[in-house]
Amino acid sequence: MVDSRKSFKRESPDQRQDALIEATLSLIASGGPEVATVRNIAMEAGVTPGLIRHYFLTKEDLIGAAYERHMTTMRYATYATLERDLPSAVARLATLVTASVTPPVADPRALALWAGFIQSVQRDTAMRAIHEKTYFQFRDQLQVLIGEAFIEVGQPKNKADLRRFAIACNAVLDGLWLEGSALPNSFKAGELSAIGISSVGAILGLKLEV
Amino acid sequence: MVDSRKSFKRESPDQRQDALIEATLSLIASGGPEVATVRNIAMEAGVTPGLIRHYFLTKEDLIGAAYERHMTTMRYATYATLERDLPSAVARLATLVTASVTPPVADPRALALWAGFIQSVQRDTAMRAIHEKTYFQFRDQLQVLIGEAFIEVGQPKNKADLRRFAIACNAVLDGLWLEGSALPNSFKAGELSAIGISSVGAILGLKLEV
DNA sequence: GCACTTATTATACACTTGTATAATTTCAGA
DNA sequence: TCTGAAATTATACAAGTGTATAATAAGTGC
Repeated sequence: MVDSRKSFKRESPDQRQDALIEATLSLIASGGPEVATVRNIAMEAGVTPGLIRHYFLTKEDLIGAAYERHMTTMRYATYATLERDLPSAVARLATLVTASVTPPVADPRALALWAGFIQSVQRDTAMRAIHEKTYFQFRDQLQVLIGEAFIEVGQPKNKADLRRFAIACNAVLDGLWLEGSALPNSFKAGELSAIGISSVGAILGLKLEV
Repeated sequence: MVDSRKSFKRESPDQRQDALIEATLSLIASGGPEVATVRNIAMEAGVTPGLIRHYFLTKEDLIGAAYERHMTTMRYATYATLERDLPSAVARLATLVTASVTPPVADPRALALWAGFIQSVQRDTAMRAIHEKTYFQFRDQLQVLIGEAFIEVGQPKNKADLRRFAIACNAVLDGLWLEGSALPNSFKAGELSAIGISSVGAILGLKLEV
């Protein structure tokens, strides 16, 4: 038999790392963490298993990198809707609420990914650090937005109040995101969005509806 | 060597099944799903691995049974605080909020368990059915309580309104539960409880604070 | 006290896991 | 065109996985 090695193309470290991370996310999303084996990830990325250890010291490292990537992507997707400058902070807040509870942010795949990762947050220190970092990034961004909205309507708040508001509104968004992602067919179109807007509005004492 | 078999005591099927489920939950809570192997579960339950297949057709079946048990326990733990009859529905609502965001309901172990299971909800039909069932049970109970509170203050609401309120309040509780469970050290004592009560109060337009 | 059911243990198996190491191939620079 | 570094493949390994099957012990009813 002709023993022919697999022919391959040298890629830049960045591209390869990227491909491995994407392959990991794809597998966890569709089959859960237990499907994301070293061999499956390599196959998904069109590469042989050994290469993973060349780019990541351990499999855990790859998983961590994938987690951070996912959370960053989520945050981006949520706040991307604010890019096009909206007339007011209040309007931006409403847009943010809608973005949080509708696709692509609220999505079974995103939830599956998130759940796949969150379970390792408890025991893995590195994963917990990533979790804290991304969670606070998100909440702080929300807090800034809330602060701007209050200033806009001439009711500036102190930092302690803003913290409480941000925690509360973040909880609403998290909860609705969760429910919309887990049971996407149990809510009418726009229902979660409307509930989110009126709830956040009630909590802040602001009128968010147009 | 004396080849001595392990001596054992015959237990009733119910007790054994129960022990296996509890062992499974205990392992998943402390070490995540990947630690809940057939052999570890058996050891935790003080039994040999083969016995698992005698009570559960497959390991997946055991996991599913454990999930249902966990969710039921959570719901019980949440509503147990309402047993001792409180003066008013409004007071019961406030108690429920506090119970949802404090131990033992809000707890890293509970979150780890929940996350471990939620990921299988996407692809496993049986798991999704269990999830939907427990979710709606919880939300319906909340909806009843909210309805009673409105009647109490002389502002009865129709069913559509109550549905929206229940979804919103449930989201607040879910979100705060999530955050309190994932990052238990990031909030001051009673902080989440206070935020939950004022948020739910704001959403419903009711004063829940004593 | 004996037979019978079945709960329980013991053993075996085929397969998958993550990782370590050595052999190769690619590609850039001289 | 040749050389050297490193990207990539190939192979090996020890440990762990779920499951199937046979042997044994425990308790129940007679």
